[in-house]
Amino acid sequence: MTESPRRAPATRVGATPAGRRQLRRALASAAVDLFAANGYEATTVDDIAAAAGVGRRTFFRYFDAKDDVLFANHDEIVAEMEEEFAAAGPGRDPVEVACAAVGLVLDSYAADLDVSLKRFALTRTVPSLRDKEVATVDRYQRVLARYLQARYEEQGDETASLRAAVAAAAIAAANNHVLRRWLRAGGTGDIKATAAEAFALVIDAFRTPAGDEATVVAVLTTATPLHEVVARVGEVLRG
Amino acid sequence: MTESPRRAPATRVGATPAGRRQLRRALASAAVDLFAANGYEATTVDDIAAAAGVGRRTFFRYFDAKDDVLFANHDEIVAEMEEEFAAAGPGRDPVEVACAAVGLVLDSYAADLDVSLKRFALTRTVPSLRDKEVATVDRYQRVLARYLQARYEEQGDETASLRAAVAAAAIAAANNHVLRRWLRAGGTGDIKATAAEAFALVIDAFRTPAGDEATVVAVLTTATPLHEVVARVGEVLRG
DNA sequence: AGCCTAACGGCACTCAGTGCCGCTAGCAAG
DNA sequence: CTTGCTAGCGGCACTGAGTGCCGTTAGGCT
Repeated sequence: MTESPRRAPATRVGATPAGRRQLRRALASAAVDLFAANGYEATTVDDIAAAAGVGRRTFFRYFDAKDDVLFANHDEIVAEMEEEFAAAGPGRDPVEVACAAVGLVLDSYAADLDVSLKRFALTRTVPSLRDKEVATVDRYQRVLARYLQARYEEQGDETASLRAAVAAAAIAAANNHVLRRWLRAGGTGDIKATAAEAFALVIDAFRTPAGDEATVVAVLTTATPLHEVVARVGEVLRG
Repeated sequence: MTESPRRAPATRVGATPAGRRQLRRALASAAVDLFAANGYEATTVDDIAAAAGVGRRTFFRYFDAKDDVLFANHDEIVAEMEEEFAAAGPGRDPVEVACAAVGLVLDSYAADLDVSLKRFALTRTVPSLRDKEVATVDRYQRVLARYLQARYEEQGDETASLRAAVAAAAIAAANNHVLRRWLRAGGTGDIKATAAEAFALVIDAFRTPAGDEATVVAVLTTATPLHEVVARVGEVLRG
């Protein structure tokens, strides 16, 4: 958003991969500025391309659709998440790992606050962009679910697929909740801290017994006498 | 899908509300058949309108967009869900009520299996339709979240908004998981039963203390000595 | 210096979606 | 039966997204 949006590259840029990324960013940056200034529908692809100094046809060689330009860095984030999963050892709680991975989304939003705020304003206003964002979120929710399912299956969980889908949805929802709250406040405050609190709620809800340091979730009512509680808990902890 | 898709209403139908609904259904039915037969992109709005015996312009008076025609009954389902919420007494567990409400989606899918299977094949194949479906799901996920938030706030929950969003996402995910599994199997088997199992997982994870018969969820590890467990549990049950 | 690949721009086309308007079916009143 | 009004409908024309095609040329490689 700081680089000049007018007549940037008169020459051929996309020959090298670095140049391609540069033009991608220039197009995305120009698009966000134009959307914020004139509105999404009022901005044509021609406008965006002209602002970046390229032809309309070139825009569609960098983005499949007009609305894709708003979520340009999404693919990179997903790639980072996959790396996070690959790097995570088998010792950690799967849900915890997934929370850490989805935290990368928060990082990328925080890394470019100006764009994030403009995009947020747009997704709140334009229905089609809201839908697009939901679809985008769904994509990394799927990535989370795939990872979790694999881990649950390792643990011999019968309902691995279901648990994974539900946990992934919960994590994504917690992440989005924190993110929206933070954006509504203009990007002030410590996201990572509030995110950790939100994730704690999810982790508690979906904690799974792992390895030798077993964990047990006991659901009790006042009807249960205390001595029976002790018996039950002891049973589970030893069995 | 049983009514003839050719030259149906030569006269003016939409004068009465009943007639409007009839034409809506005729358009939706014709669209699904054409999509299934020739593919989504290959089918133009002109084709759909012609099959229903109306003009292209009329189609857009009944549906805002081409892809809306695939999710024609969505608004009705949401309305039914709201009724379910209004009818539910304050005694029941909010998550349980939400699960029951989202079960209406399953009912509507089961009510028209033929259309559901065709739509499922389309949403699996065509990316834009998958996104549209995700956006549709997100809409009633929001309805669930609003209900849950209100209930949690009644209970004086500090984190009502977060808990509601997370629980709603979990419920929607469980519902979708069951639904997809069922559709993949061609619509055979008892959805409601498997859904009940899936919902049980979510309900257990998000159970909240309600009224005089309090419930406590204790998360313990083997590191905790049993006498301390007893003390802690007793504390919570009495406090 | 010269080739050769591929990025680019431009043109033309399809189709989704929208505003506008003229038509008429159907209803209501005389 | 006739007249007038309303609103659903069809058609036309227009914008803009997205795509296939092709000529051009920049820029890397030998």
